[in-house]
Amino acid sequence: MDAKQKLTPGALYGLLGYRLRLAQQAVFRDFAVSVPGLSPGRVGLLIFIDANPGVTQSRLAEAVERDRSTMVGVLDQLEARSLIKRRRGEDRRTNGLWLTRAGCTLLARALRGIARHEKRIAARLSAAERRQLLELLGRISG
Amino acid sequence: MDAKQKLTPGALYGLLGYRLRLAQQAVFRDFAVSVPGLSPGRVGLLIFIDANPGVTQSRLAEAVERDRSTMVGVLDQLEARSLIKRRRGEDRRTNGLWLTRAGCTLLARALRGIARHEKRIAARLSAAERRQLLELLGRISG
DNA sequence: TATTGTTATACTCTATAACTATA
DNA sequence: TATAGTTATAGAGTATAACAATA
Repeated sequence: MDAKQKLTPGALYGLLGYRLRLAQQAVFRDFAVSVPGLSPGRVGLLIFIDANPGVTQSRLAEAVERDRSTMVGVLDQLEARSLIKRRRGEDRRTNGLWLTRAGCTLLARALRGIARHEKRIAARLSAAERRQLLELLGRISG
Repeated sequence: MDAKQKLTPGALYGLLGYRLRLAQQAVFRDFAVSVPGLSPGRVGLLIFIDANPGVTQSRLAEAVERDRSTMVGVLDQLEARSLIKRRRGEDRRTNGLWLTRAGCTLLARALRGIARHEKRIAARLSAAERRQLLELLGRISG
C-alpha cells in the first residue's frame, strides 16, 4: 500500500451525493452498451413523442425541462436520422412531432435493450430491495 | 387532466436508471445552493490534493478517471482562482499540486456546506434507511 | 403584444492527437 | 523510446438574447 490514497478519500465515500453519482455513472455505462445509438435523454424524447403524437417542440421542451432553443438542434439530429418528422401545425407557428416508421422501430429495439439493461443492473438486488431502492430514491428526489 | 401525458410516461418512471437520474439531479441542485462556487467534481479535486499534497497532474487525472489533458484546463482555472499552486517536481517533467491558503479556506467552507447539504438531502430518511440506501447504491455500482 | 421556432453565440465538460521537454 | 504536461481541436449538452413569422 502506498502512502498516498488511491482513489477519492473516505470523506467522499460516505456521502449520498457521491455514491449516487457513482451509481449513476455505472448505470450510464451499462446503458450505452445495452442501447447503442441512443442516449437516455434521446430515448426519453422518442418515448414522449410516441406517447404524444403531434406534440409541439415547445411542449416537448417543457416536458423535459429544457429551453425550446435547445430542442431545435436535438430535433434536427433526430430528423436527420429520419427517426422523427416535423409537420407544421394548424397554428402555423408550431411544429408537430411524430415518430417515423424507422423511429418506431428503433424505439422498440431501444425498449428491449432497456429491459435487458434494467435486468442487468438490478441483478444484484432482490425484488424487495429493488422496490425499496426506488422508494428511497423517490424520497431523495423530493 | 389532459389527454396527453404531462411528463415522462410511467414506462420510464419504473426504471432504476431513470429514478437514479432524477435523484442525482435533485441532489445536484441542492449541492449548487449549499456549496456555492464549487461543483462536486471541483471539490473532489481539492479533497484529493489536500489528502495527497504534491500529487502530480497525471496521478490526479488517473484518480478521478479523466484524461490528463482534461486536467490542464481545470487546474488552470483553480490556479487562476488561487486555490491551488503547481510546483515543478524533482522529475522536471511533472508538476506537483498543493492547495494554497485560500484553497484550504475554501475547501473547509465547502466541507461545511457539504455537511449541511448531506443533512438536508437525508432529512427524509431514517439513519437505517440512509445506511440501506448507501448499501443498495454500492450494489448497483458493482 | 405574446408565442413558436430559429439562429448566433457562448459556456461546461469531456476526449483524441500531436507537440515539447524531459527522462 | 517513454512519460508529463500542454495545445489545438472537436463534440455533447446546455443556456441566453434577438429575430421573423404568426397569433
